[in-house]
Amino acid sequence: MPRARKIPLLQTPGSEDDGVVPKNRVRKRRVEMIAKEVKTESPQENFLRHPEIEDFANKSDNVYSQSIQPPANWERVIEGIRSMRLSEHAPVDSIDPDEGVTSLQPKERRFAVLVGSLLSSQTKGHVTHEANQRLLENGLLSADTMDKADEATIKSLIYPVGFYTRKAQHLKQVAKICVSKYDGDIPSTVDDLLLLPGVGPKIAHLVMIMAWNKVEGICVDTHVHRVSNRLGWVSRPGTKQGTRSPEETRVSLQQWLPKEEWVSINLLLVGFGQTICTPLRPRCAKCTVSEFCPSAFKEISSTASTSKTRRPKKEL
DNA sequence: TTCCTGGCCA
DNA sequence: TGGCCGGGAA
Repeated sequence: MPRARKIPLLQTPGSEDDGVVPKNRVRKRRVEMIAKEVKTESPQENFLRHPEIEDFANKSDNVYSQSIQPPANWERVIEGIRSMRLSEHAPVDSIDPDEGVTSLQPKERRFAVLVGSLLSSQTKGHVTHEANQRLLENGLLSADTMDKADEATIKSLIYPVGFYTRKAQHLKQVAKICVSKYDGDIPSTVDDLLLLPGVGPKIAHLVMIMAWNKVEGICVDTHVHRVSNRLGWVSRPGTKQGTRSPEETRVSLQQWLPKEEWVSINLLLVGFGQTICTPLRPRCAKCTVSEFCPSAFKEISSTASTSKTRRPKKEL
């Protein structure tokens, strides 16, 4: 399906956005402003539907952290991956998390985004989506109704998403907190989101982008983590070793990757990781940027030699 | 067997 | 830091 619209991501006023926490007052006003905007059309909808297209309308606002020298050729690599992404469809591209949700009021829509993100961990996109639709059909996609709902009901509705038992508990707890502390809305900062049960760094940053249209950090999932390490883009502080956790990867990436790429890098690498730079047997022969990849052709376990899959060493 | 757009707990 | 939650797909 053709995708051509430009993405009007909300611009960041001034230069408050250099990684430092903005003043509360500024943030609050931004939130109110965004809340009004999403009623008609939410920018992150477009971001999700058009990952390959320029994310930030106002480039002059972009801040380059540059506390660390960027890896050589990173721009050519991103360009190459972008081309590969356009020519090959990835599962992540068919996910439309806003389907059926856009009709909701902003507050409910944000809560729905949070729920969807919570459900998504270790779960295929379409499974997450279907679970979310069932919650919607049963009127549970609001903090108020979710809070009142029976935990067993929630559990049965979200099955078979990964870890559905725990997620059902988390959803109830999250709903209660949203009702009691946020008037049915969701927290509007990463720090506050992290206080919610079941919400870790990956989900917190994803929700900030999708629900609040605010970029406080890169959303690093297992794909971004793996691909970044294979490319040699990230390392443990003061060493040349790869990072050991997505959170380390996030911090390392943010030290050199220009902010204008912080949003798009996720879908770019997720789709790339799903189709070409796969966890098991990456298709290096199909990859057009393998010449820039220190790990290229080093993880190809000889096809069907024995049943023992030799754990590929990280060559970093 | 391993992984799926992770996070919690000991 | 590692075990655990979890059904389903490749």
